[in-house]
Amino acid sequence: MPELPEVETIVRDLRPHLLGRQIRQVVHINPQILRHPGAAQFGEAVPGRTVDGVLRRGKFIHVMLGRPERLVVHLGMSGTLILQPSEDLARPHTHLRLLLDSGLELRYRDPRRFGRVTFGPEEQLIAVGSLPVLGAEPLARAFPPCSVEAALERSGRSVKAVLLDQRVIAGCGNIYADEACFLARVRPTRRASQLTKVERDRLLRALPIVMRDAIRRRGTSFSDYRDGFGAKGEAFESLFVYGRSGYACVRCGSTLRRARVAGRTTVYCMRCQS
DNA sequence: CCCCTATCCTGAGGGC
DNA sequence: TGCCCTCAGGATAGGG
Repeated sequence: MPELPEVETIVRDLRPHLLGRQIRQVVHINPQILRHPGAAQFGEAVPGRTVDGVLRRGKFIHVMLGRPERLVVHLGMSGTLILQPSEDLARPHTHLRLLLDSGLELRYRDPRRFGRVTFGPEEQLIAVGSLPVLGAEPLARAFPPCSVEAALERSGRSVKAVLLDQRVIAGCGNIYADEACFLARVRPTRRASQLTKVERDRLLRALPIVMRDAIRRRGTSFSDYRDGFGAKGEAFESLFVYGRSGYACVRCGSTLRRARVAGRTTVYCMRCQS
């Protein structure tokens, strides 16, 4: 599933091809994936707009379309946002097709339809609940801010649950939560408030490390994820624990265990992660 | 506040 | 070969 590193890879791929480009036509839009309030205006407001920014916030992709409106995409589980020549046949489950003046089409495809697209000024989207208020950015220079440390100190939830909470940390999903816990040698089932300061620091230092490493490898593709051009990422082979239940721990060799934590499949090493 | 579960949804993979 | 079943999970809503 696309998490921060995958979404960041897509944004970096798309940005140079979208900046300064004009959207000529909304070729196709599936209303089911378009969240209000942007749904009604979308088809009329978007053609003729020029892209003047492409950015990531958590797992959301913001395509700025002249102030104040923007197109915001969340890829959910199986979403892809890909640039293709307009003459290429669109694959099934393509829910949005935007024709650019470069002759390329920006295509949003999502077989499982867990993803969403919305359109409007950011404040308005937040006000109506189409965009959630997100927590700290793991790639920011100032990470981790006091707010994240405080959230961990305060919370009686599991470490895993706090890492997955987008209101605390934006962009962390199941893969990188497990990877960060492994690197920090913290068991994901631990109560967040019971971590020592040393463990907490190690965990919060580990998160940007595993994420930057995954970005370097252009993201983790184990099923649906593709970059901005439709290619797979290479990070899956380098993961410590995710998807490796039953295999040997890369650090100590003991068999990695699988458990259900905070409603998610969680893989960790019994020996390394105390 | 916190947890769990159901919901949305399709494709992959195992069993037979 | 092919069918059926299960499972995967990000976000959210609702119940305990």
